[in-house]
Amino acid sequence: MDKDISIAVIKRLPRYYRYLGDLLEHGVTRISSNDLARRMNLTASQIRQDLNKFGCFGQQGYGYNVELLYEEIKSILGLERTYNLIIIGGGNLGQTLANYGNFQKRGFRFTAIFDKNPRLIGLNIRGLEILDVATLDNYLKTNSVDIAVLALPKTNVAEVLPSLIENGISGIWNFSHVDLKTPESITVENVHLTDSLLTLSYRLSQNEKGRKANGDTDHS
Amino acid sequence: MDKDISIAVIKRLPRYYRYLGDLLEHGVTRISSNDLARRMNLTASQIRQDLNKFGCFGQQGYGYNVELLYEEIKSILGLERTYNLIIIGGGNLGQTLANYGNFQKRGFRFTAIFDKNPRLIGLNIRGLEILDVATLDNYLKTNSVDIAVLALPKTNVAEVLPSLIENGISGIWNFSHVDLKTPESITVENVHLTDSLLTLSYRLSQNEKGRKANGDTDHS
DNA sequence: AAAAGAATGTATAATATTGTTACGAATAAA
DNA sequence: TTTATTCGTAACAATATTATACATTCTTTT
Repeated sequence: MDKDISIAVIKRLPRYYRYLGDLLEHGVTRISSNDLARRMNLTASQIRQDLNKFGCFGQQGYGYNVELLYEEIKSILGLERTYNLIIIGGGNLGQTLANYGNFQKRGFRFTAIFDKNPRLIGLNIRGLEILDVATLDNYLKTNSVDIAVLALPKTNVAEVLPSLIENGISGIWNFSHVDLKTPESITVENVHLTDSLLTLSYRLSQNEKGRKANGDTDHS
Repeated sequence: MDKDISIAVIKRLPRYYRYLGDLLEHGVTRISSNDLARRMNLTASQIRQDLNKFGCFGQQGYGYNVELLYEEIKSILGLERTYNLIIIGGGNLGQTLANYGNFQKRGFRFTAIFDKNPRLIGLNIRGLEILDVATLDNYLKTNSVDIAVLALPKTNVAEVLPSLIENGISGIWNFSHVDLKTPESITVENVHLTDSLLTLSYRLSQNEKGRKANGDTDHS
């Protein structure tokens, strides 16, 4: 049984994966936790602890074999299989995601796009025709879909969510600005762009305040 | 001097803001921490503690005035001013962001888009002409820009980052799949879509494993 | 083949964060 | 005026995260 891994560790995994991929591309074959820590701006011990949660991938006196570690993390991340994704919402965002090659490269295959806007239905995006969302339920019943990407206005989410739940979708990549109520069996990953932007503006205004305070008063 | 607020609290702020906005739209004028907690799936005491970090916005025996609290959080998030943003990278993602009305509505004004691709330069996106990135430096020197949105391939980031730093940009909303090296004075907010998707696939494959384990062996 | 050096794995300690409980004080409502 | 409500806040408990330290194991060198 896997000990439960904390979210913080999980969130670092893609970053490890990215750095190892870069190293691999540059022909680096081995790396120590120390060296990697310096590059990633982490501590060596944290890296060792993180990786050790999943297994003993290194070797004392040697370090980590870059390719091996890369493959291990790939496996941990569940990237040794492919996933079928559908995009719900054929607007700008949905089209952008469908067009983005990097996802496909890693095994995430977009198999359909849905919208309810007659002006979008029929449009061809990277070889994918935008389908009428009215056919979504039927599509789910007759095709194997792993992940649904919600790229539609929040007001329309309620129209499609029941169908996704009933048809046993595994994961939802949610770009809509709502909190989804889903059964536990469904894994939801939220990307709330607005929240991200507000976080940025919060931090900006904090900096602003800090600078002002420093300018106004002289704490010496 | 502000006590330093933990990231977890900050990340919850936009969510409070969203819920309060919804309440406001529905004509709710007052709300208790208890009620809000039920809606947001938090505990009442956590809400009270979170909000109390920024001030005493509630009233004993009454609860919180929705509009007042909404305005307070708006102010905390730094949304009482407007921000000028430029988008660097006029591809799909850049165009999508420029087209997304919700940002503008909250005071984030896109003032320019840059790209180096001659086929994109000159294109008109929502009234914004895509400009040659060669003119970026000059643009920064002659216009007031608060936030740069990086929506370009990671291999091209190095070409524009120095100019942004030199010209004293305040914030970067980074959609490029790299870790930026910037001076402390610049606030960086990362949106790594690939990382988000990999996190999802990790969790999916964990579920998968769990289900298999439950099916294969009978721990009774 | 042995000794020295390097670097992991992991236990333990320290810190930070998050959540809970509790209750006085202020307010609203009856 | 009395009772019920609900916040603000302190104190505590539980988690989670990060840092420290070192024995162990492997590599490298001589």
